[in-house]
Amino acid sequence: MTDDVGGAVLRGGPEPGMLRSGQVADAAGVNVETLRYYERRRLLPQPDRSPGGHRLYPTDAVTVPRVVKAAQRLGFSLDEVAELLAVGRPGHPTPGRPRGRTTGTGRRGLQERAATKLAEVETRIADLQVIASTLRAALDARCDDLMACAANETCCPIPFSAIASIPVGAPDADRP
Amino acid sequence: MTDDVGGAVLRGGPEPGMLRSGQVADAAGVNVETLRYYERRRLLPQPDRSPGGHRLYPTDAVTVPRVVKAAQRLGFSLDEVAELLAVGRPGHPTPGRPRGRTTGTGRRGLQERAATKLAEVETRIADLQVIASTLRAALDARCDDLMACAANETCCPIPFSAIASIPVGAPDADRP
DNA sequence: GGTAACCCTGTACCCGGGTACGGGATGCAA
DNA sequence: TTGCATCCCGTACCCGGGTACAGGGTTACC
Repeated sequence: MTDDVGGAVLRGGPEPGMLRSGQVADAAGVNVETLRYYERRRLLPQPDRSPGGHRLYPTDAVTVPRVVKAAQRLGFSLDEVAELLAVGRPGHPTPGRPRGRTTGTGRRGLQERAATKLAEVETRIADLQVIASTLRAALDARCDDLMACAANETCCPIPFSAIASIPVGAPDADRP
Repeated sequence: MTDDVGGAVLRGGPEPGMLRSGQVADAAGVNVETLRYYERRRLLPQPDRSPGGHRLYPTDAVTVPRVVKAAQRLGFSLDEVAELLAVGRPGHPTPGRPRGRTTGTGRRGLQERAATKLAEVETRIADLQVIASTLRAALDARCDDLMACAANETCCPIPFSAIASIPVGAPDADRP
């Protein structure tokens, strides 16, 4: 089992053309801890190490955390991003996180995943549009008391049944 | 200090016209544990108790968890819902949760809060529309490998800078 | 060679919105 | 009166995406 994901140990002076974790973190706009966290989740490959055990990254390593952040902003979870990155990598079929449940969506290409995500995003937009118009209706009705309003169903502008299928959650949910 | 939020203890037979927690939960479509959770967070007033300590709710108590769920779907957090409910209640100025930080938005009416939320929802819709068109661009470009794509910035359809301001998070984030 | 700045590891904690569980007490009907 | 369903309370745990901290070791620069 040459599970050769680990980085080599380099020896010599102040490694030219190599970056230390803080530099990568700064360049990518993330925390050093976050880099380690990504490494634990196999988003980032294990970098080489200095003789003293410090991580040393090639200069293009900054691309990974940047891509991760971009993909997150496009709506992908870190698990999904890990799969997206694995798609493009030669050997490893799946990153094989230590103890994770499978998400069920294995082995699909970037195209297919993007299409799926696009559909999810469009669904969410539609939901939010229903929410927005409901809020506008509540504003128009000059409703002042939620409970009083909800009590007499005949006049309440909140369409309880119409919004029943909308997932619970803030519109700008889990901003870090 | 007549901090009279606590429910009375009733005595007698199988209380007519009163509901037990399981019945309220079923009628509202939530878990019994969730009702207790809402009570802890002062979303639900403390109900009366049977001589043995079981909660007994008036029949209209089901409205509260239903309204809470509806408000959540409209994008309000439980803290915000607590404030919304407090607005309509006579005595208590704020629900005064035990050890919570203040959200900063104190003492505003339903109208104003709805308007704020509407603006948030509209912002989120706009963000998701940018995301959707980015995903469409990635599909159009028939991009197959995230890393390869991101590496040569000149052709990559992902507008890193354009999406940089979008909050990180799944489109359908924190569905329970 | 001094020393400040960085980096290492592991573990615990944060957020919101609940769920799950253990061990006992009640309610209600047959 | 017995049996079973329901309920009580407190506490711990779940999820995702990190952050914070303690207690050391290493590097870079002067």
